[in-house]
Amino acid sequence: MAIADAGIVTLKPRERIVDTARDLFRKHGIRGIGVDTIAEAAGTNKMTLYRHFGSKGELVAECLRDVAKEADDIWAGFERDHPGDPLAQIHDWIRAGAECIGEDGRGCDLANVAVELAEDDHPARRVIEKFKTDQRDRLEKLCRDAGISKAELLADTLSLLLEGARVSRQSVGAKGPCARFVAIGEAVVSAFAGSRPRRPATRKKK
Amino acid sequence: MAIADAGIVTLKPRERIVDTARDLFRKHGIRGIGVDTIAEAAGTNKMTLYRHFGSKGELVAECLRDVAKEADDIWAGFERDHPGDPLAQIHDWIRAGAECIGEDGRGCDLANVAVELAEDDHPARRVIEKFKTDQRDRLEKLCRDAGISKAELLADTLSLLLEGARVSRQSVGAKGPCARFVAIGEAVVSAFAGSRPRRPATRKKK
DNA sequence: CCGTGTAGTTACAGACCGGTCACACCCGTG
DNA sequence: CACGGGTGTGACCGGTCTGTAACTACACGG
Repeated sequence: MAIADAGIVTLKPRERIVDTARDLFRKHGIRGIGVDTIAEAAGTNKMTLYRHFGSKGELVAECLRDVAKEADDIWAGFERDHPGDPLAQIHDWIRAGAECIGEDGRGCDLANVAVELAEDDHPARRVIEKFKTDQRDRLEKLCRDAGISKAELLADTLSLLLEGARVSRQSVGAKGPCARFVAIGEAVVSAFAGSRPRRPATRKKK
Repeated sequence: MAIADAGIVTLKPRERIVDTARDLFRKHGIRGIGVDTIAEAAGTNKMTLYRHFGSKGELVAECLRDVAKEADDIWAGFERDHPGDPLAQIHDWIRAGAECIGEDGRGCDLANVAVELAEDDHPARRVIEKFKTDQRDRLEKLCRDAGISKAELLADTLSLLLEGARVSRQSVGAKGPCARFVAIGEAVVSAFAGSRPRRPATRKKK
């Protein structure tokens, strides 16, 4: 875990494998790429890959955990940029979602794997379910902290909108309905929060 | 192999193949099932399959066209049940969407294939894009006919919500955000239509 | 020096894949 | 009866897949 040399230039095989696998899984899907290709692209070999991850499924799960960790960083950014202003953080969330949509053609790695892998005993499923539930719950907490009465409903609405936008992007492209994600999100939020007194920059007083 | 499961032996091989393929593709994904298994499950063989469909990709495309045809029937039902009442048809659409979500764990076949097949030259992609665009446009027309001013925005919103609900169902199950699809959809529609006089079809000249 | 752990290499197993081939068959029609 | 189109059969091709085994190379700390 704690590597003695903080500035290691050459990553260890394990990290190289996860990085490479994330990239290739994202591009080709789980079933669209083989472990041998991944290992080779990571500058190592299949044997080392299997020594670190017992199976391809475990590697997939590890990759998704890695993705989830990055999402945590994004959420930390919301809190850092607008501490104590949940409404502003919600708007940040919308903007961040739009950025994710615009990134590349592929949608959410977690959701993609959930769609691709029909088996319900896959090691990745636990990761996916936990991640998606966490995301929604964080959103709900944000809504409640913003003083929105129907916090759960708004959290569900925004969750579905983002999920839908990211998959719609893959079906009909960036010019489809996903292009209006920000406008829709903002409209929904203001519809829910509109009845409430709007305090943009001031600290929330309970 | 007992083919005569439900007396479908009367159907010609082509229809049996499409029916079976739709079922198995839906259950296991495109890459999760082989043409040989499909042919056998359809009570025929691989050679006959390839005589009707030049490739696995073409079979996938044909299956999706079949799905799209069924969707047409559902839309015809909206018009039949509430002729000249676009707002009621929108509510039908919401209810039909909820039924689709509740059907089984798997979401929209079209969207699933779009997610699973990263290649952009797959024969199914044309079908998917056309279908999804058509669905959205029909929805927009319904909204416009209902006298809703921001028809495109509502159509996009409802499209994203359904798409999101069906993929969310696959990630976190039926008790997740998708459970509130109807409530959310109704709320959104009434928010858009509420400001307008809700007199259907009297103004519209077609 | 030795012992140990990690990484690389080669080869292989066993299964499955999409797709093609030659050939036999059945059955309705002329 | 002959014919021809649609169908069934099994073998086969070349390739890819996950996962394992045996062995080697090397760095490290004692």
